[in-house]
Amino acid sequence: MPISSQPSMAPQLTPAKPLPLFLRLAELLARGIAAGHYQAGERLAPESELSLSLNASVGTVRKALALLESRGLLERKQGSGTYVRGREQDSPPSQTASRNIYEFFRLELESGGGLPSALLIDLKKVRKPAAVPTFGGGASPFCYRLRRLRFLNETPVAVEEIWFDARHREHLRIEDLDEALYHFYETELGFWISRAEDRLKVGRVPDWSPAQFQLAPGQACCKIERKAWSSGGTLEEFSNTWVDTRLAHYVARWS
Amino acid sequence: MPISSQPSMAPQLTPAKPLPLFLRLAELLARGIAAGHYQAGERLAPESELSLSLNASVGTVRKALALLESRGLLERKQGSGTYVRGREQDSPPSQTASRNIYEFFRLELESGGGLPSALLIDLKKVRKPAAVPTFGGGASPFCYRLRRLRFLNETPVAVEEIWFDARHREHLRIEDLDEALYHFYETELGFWISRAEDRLKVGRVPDWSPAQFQLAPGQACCKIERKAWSSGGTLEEFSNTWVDTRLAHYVARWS
DNA sequence: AGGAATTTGTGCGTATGTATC
DNA sequence: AGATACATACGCACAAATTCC
Repeated sequence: MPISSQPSMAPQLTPAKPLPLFLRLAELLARGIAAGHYQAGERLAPESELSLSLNASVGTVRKALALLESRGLLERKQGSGTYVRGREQDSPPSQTASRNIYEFFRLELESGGGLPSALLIDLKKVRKPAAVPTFGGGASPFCYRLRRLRFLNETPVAVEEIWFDARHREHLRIEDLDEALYHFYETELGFWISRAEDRLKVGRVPDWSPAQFQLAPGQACCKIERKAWSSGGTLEEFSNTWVDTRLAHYVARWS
Repeated sequence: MPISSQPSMAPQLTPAKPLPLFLRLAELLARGIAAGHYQAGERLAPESELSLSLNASVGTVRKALALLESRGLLERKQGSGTYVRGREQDSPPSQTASRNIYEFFRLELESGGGLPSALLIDLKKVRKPAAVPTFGGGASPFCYRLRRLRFLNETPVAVEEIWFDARHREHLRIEDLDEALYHFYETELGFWISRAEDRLKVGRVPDWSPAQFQLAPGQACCKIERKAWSSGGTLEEFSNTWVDTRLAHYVARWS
């Protein structure tokens, strides 16, 4: 650390040693694939175009593409192109033995774990909001909007708002619903959630939040936006969850 | 099948289409190793000599050698040479082949994806804070504290503070660090992160946050607390990340 | 059917960076 | 410090497979 003769000032930002170009390119493409910028089976731009758009030589682009092919992310066919490989391991129906009911419920108490449960605030059949992306294959113009208060071991930790397609049921009453919603989808509506994507933001507690929820409406809190797909690959559910992070946290474990 | 004008005669012997040169070279070397022409640990001739003796370009020789290295037959060390590997196969995850460098970096731009990079704000060797759980097996009472500004495609999206055990290095300078920290752990410190756990809360931007970070100190934002373990199961790293959720989000995908 | 255009595969040569000895 | 050897990167030429007209 150089000793500056100048008066102490804002910390100097030093660039770290960058990764090799071909690795950065591979990383960029891999993250684009994970983010869904490319559909499964879609063809990438040819090497020559990628070379121009990514500002690297064809050879370097080739090295990045070859790396991703060796990882199984891409498939390269001579004379044809480079294609994005789908996730071809879509598991068969979830036996209750094989998978946890609340496997996709990512909230935990500070102490870890906790048993999820829910109280129903509101159930309403509504026209699909335009803001939400294409839903359930677009079969029905309607969807159900569900509002719930969620608990972990009797303590209210979140409120949530869920939309799911109405094509599976013409009518739906509160009594029909199961506390474990994904289990309800599977046993009553005939599809099951096999994939979900959560985006976490800072949001504000909605005004319909009940008094039981310790965080007052308008308060800043952690907001989870979720999209959930059935095994067929169609988007089945969209939801927002507002979490009281004094009591529980979103937990993600990676390996 | 061309019709010959000559009288029918013995079937014409046509040379089969040869394999690509780099494959034939790999085969040649692999068979040489199997036949015991080379001892385990022995150094091969340098690329330039192989290029001459095998009558192929350096690039082609390189491709063959890289193939054999990926198969575990050879080990290539920059500045040293290419060595024949024995039967014992204690290979680290072979950074480039196995997984994404930034596999555990869960931030994405609103549009999805983006290439991660980092600027270094500060690096300091400190006593382990009591608040942090047992660290690196408790071998050293010290750890390094690293502060960085993180980017996705040139836009600053987060600041982070990272602690990792000092037992791997007595001294550490800024220049030693790699931009991809987990990659640095693997290549320089001799362990690799195989598991991580993130807890998401609402926090406030720390006061040491540089001006480049668009969110002012004290502002409410999404805070990520991470613990990361090495393959041996020891906690190696603890970090906090404060995200400007107007620009990027924590994204988790489940299946 | 055939031929042109496109796209990846193979191979060559070179220059420069970086680690090792 | 200098030489050696592998790593990265660029650019080009041609071959082979595919696609399209």
